[in-house]
Amino acid sequence: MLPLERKKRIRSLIEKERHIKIAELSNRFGVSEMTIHRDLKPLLEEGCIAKTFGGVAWKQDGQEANTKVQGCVYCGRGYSERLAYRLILSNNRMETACCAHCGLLRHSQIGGEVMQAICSDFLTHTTISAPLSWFVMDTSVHMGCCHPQVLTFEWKEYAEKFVKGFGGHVYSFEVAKTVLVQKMNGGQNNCHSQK
Amino acid sequence: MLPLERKKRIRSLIEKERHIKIAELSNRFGVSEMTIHRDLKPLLEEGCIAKTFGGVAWKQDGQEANTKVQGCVYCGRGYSERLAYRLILSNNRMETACCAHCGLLRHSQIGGEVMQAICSDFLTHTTISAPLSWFVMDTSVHMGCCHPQVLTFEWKEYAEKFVKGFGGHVYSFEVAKTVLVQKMNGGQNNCHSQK
DNA sequence: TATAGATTGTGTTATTTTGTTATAAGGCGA
DNA sequence: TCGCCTTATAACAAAATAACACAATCTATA
Repeated sequence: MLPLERKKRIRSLIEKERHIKIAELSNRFGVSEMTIHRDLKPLLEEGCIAKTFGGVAWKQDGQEANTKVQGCVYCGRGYSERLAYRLILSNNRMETACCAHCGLLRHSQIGGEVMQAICSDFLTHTTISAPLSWFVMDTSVHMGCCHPQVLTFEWKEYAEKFVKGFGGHVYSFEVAKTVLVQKMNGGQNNCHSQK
Repeated sequence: MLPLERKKRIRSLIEKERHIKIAELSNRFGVSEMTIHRDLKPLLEEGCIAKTFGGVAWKQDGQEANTKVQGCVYCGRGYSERLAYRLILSNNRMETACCAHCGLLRHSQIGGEVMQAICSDFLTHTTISAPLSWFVMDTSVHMGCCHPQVLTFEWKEYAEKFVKGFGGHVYSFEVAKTVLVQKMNGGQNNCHSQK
């Protein structure tokens, strides 16, 4: 078996069994324990498993998120839960973008791999499905994340009411993606807090 | 079984059974009592269990005390950081209200003792001084906290823009307190999610 | 074929875990 | 309160495991 294949299988085995001994992995794959330790090293650094004495344990996503606050998958910036845009991919991995701006761009980039996309209603913070959300751009409220700014709303009616007060335009998911890409190509290539 | 896995199981076992003998745990997991004692040590320090002579007992309140999110000082309900209204008193104690509704009422109640009052801008979540904030009531957006609902804004301009879209009225701090008390006395005495 | 790089196994040392023994302390009946 | 039994704690030794260094093996490429 190729090393890479072994590593993949080890990963899925841990994910499935939750806890497993190094010795058992060594037996199962017919390699020395030292090799198993070496195979586990990248997984450990990635943060999806934890070593215990004598074995490994799968780290739940919740824990992972707690211990490791990674940056936005698109711009690398830190993010808050409030504006975050999450992409659940076909390989069961999750990517987090700092805001809908980066989320929509990333979504456009890797569209085929995305199984689910979720974001948060700007007013109520309810979790919503991105493709069903409404997106507001060019508004006068600035959250200081990325530019051009994109705010997300659960209901079209509320997005429109928001625009009535604070200006801007309301877009559906597909249109928002197109418009955003156009805006980004229209000379404003920088992401963060640019006017 | 891996040590970590055993520790987890011991924890959930105690939580489930409420109290259990050390000897039984020793039997159940096939390790010496000394090992069980060692496994219990971190749980003990964490405060979620209590040792009795010969056994352990689950401490309900102990754990709650550690992780405890206290309720609103006025209505007792749990609160989110987003809507919370905090009162710093002259004796250096801090009180937290679940939202501006309860915060303003509490503020009116113990006015003299309050040194500082802080809340959060509804749009940006910036922390702001309550007496300098602008308060929106009777709007069509409902956050599901207390009724009559009060939203807080850093800038009057933004509060007005919000009202333009979502309806309602903008009040300064002093006026908001008065209006709220009037509304509460006008027959709508209940606090939570009442229409 | 020769060579560089990657992968793997082995032996050694350091660390962690566990059980045993000895000692201290708590519970309980007389 | 005293004495007896049970349980808790501490110290030590043994076993299991991790980490490291180095050598051997394998793979790809010129």
